[in-house]
Amino acid sequence: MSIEAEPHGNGARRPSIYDVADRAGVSHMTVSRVLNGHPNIRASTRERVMKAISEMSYTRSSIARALATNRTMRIGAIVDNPAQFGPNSILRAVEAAARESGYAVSAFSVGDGEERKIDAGVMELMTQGVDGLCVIAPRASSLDILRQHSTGLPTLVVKEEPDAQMHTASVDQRAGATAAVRHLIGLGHRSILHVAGPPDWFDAKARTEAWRACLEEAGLPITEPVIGDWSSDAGYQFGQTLDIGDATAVFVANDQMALGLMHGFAERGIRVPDDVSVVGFDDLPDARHYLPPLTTVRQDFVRLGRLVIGELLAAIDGVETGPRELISPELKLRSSTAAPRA
Amino acid sequence: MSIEAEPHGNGARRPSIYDVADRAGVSHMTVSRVLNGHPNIRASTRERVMKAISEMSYTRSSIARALATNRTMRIGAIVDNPAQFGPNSILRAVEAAARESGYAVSAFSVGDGEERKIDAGVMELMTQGVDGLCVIAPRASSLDILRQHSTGLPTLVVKEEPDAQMHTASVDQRAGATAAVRHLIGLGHRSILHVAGPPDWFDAKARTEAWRACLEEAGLPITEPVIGDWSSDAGYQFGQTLDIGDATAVFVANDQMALGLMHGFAERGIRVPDDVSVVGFDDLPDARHYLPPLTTVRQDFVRLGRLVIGELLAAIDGVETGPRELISPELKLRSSTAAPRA
DNA sequence: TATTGTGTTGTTCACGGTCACACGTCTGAG
DNA sequence: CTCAGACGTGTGACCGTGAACAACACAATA
Repeated sequence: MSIEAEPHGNGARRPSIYDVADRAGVSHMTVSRVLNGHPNIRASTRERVMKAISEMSYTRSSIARALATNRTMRIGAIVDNPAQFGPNSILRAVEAAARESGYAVSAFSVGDGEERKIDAGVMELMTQGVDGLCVIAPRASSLDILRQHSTGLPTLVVKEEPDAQMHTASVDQRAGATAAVRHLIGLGHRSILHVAGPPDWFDAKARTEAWRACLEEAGLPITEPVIGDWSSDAGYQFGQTLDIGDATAVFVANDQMALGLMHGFAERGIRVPDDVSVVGFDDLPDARHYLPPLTTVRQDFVRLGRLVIGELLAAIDGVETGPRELISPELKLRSSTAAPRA
Repeated sequence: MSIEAEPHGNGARRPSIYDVADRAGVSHMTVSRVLNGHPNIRASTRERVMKAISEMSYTRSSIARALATNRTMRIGAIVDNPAQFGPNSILRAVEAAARESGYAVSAFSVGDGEERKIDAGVMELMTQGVDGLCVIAPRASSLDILRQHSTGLPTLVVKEEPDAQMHTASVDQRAGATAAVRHLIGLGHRSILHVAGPPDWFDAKARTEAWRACLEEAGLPITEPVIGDWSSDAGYQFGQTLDIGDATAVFVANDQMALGLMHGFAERGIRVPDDVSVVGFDDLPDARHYLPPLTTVRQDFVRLGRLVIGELLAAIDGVETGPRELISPELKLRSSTAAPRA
């Protein structure tokens, strides 16, 4: 079953530029020029061609176009863990921004612990002939694998620190984590634990480092963070077992782990925020309805997507861009944080 | 910046099949035959060609291939609301299943209230020359727009009911909703409310109808369901305002709304499951850590993805498939449901 | 009037594969 | 010994587009 074509019958293939040319009584080149908005076309000719195009509901083949121009107008995205909110949101934003610029996106998903598949991803995207490569939410190990490849393609990685070999763009993770921890300090907390993401992930590392820096700056004690895998399951386990000591607050590397943590706390009778304040990171759409609603850090993925595409297309076209820009996240205050009890 | 190529220098373009042929001292056709696993090639020749291929790290251009064969090995996916867990999960599964079969996926995202963009999506995917079309998580209105188009492409829609014009595949929504409601009835609940999804969505409609049918079958009273937009915000609002009456249970059309509902209930002092039992739908990875952990219906998206691709590729190749198969969901029992108080 | 542009259109070829067909070599059967 | 058929390989056309160049008409200029 398929939605049947009316304009150009059934078994008939899509009309080509030559079919349009015949119908309009011109050469295929004239049609091509009309399609590409070439200036020197007589108005009457252009009109005839346009008429033929719409009558035959012709669309030009981006395949043939890509072959002729050596440009596919497609960028490849390698996405780590696209089931997660962050990576998925970035991918969507990148896709939207790319479309605005006339580019399509081919996504290649890599699951947890499948770093090796990055090889396959790069190969496939190259075979597809993408014009550029965008790597979303990577870990150091993924990037190492990527570096071993020689693609010759303009490549952008979504990470905070500049890189010698590739372009980068990112939300300012450190600023976000700093805002979160300073908020806790400002409330009067003096012992602030940290549930970290896998240190192999750039974002996790940045958040952890910022947490540490804030505590140092404030002269507060630093306890070794526990390390989770971003999942609410991991957070739950910590919530059940974590030795709180005299701590009155926890900065968690993402919302999902914060949710699990609060679940574990609840089972132990630890109340949030009465006994312990909790801050997350990501601002999942659901975070405001957790019990209690979660204080967290929101990232503007739409802007990030635009930034990524802007940089990448500039690289593809060999254009210089302005100074590097990091996108500022925003702290969302909700009721999972409060001043510690006296 | 880009990852630099070592094998074939810098400004040099990718090697073509002719370059490989020269290096191996054969004609381009022989190389093509080796690539395609043609049987009648002398072993020694094949080896020479393979050597040349790996030395030049040649990959064949799927662009040129598509032009010559009139097959892109790419299927287009139009995804409604890909930020949501369900649609996103299906897309990922479809992508993975497609890759297993040698196909790539081009996704076109349509946001909430952007049904009109489906036009643009179909056009773009057709221009890209996809071999088939897959529509994920659609609403009736989206489908109407789609029907007006005449693509001539094999098309599959992820929805439960068979369709005259298009192929379909789906999880058995009715079975899932039925399992959920029967579970509540089995616990002894006699008045079961329903928070529905937008009735324009096929899945929402099916869940609502199954809920109604179960109640009718059991001879229980049916209250008009309230209708949300899938978001936890909507659920929250219902939780704050919903007139419970003598109801002791709520069947919610998805987990996010269930989360919001429980949040609203909590603010009103309505306890789950003591005062009211709540069942969701989707089994988000986080649902087991909601407070209380949510009883919900899990869908096997990986299997769905395989089914979708299996059907779609069969349609592309003009092959008949076996009888229609719906994927059975699974009820996950957690602590948001309990017997009503006596 | 001859010349030089300038605007408009057409012709040819390249892009990197696949397909249909032709051709030579070798083997085995009549 | 000859000829058919299988095997292995090469030649040329074609897919739909764009780039480079040619060609032609007509206006402006020397």
